[in-house]
Amino acid sequence: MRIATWNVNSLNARLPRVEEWIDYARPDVLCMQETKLADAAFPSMAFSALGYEVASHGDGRWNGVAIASRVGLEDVARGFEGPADDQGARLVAATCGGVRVHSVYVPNGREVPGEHYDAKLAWYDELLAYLERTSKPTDKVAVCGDFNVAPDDRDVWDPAAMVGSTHVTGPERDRLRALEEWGLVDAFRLCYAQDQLFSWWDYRAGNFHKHMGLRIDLVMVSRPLAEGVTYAVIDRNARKGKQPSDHAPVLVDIDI
DNA sequence: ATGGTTGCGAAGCAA
Repeated sequence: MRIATWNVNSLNARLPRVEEWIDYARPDVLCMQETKLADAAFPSMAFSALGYEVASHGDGRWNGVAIASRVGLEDVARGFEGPADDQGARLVAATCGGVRVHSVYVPNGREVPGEHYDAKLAWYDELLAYLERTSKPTDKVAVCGDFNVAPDDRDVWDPAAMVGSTHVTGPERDRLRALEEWGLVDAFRLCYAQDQLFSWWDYRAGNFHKHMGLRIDLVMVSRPLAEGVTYAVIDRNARKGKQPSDHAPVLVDIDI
């Protein structure tokens, strides 16, 4: 199974790039974030034309997540049905080809300290509680998306410049580790150990061309899937050219 | 140097 995740930063603005990317990457499952579309406005026909079923969870202007699958799409669940849903439409789950897939858009956190930062940590806690009650680590589980945390300093363009900033603080990284302790594995790190491999670059100040980025888009998989990971890549080409998202898609191949 | 750019939506906010 080829599973991918991409923060598209508005599916309406990005649809031509997403269609182009699907056409050459041919993922079996594509998790998207920041669709910025209400479910009623989701371009389902565009995905249908490419052979994909879609499940979306969006309330319009901000946030919004979706899963596109060409290997089946069953038992769709939207949100936590809990307090963290107040932070927007940021979670959708579905069973695709025998894998319980989650597309997540973790809150940014903004300032440290701050109420949005605290809410981000609470969102992580609710994600862990959700996984604990809906899946088992011995199941085939994938949690894919924009985690808005760089797992360690290899994932940061200049760790010294970012000390104390959101995306790199201890409490945020502890939340990622708690997901790992539950049983998830950062699939990209099964394939690459080196630093300076990023998935997001600020639009501003030519950061992409200056290699000033972060790796915050992750495919986290349970051990039964981790054992089958054969390949991973961050497709930097999708960050180039006309009207790119500020994130690149992350793709993982898994023998199931 | 608290800069710079994009998306949404029509001014300012979020990222």
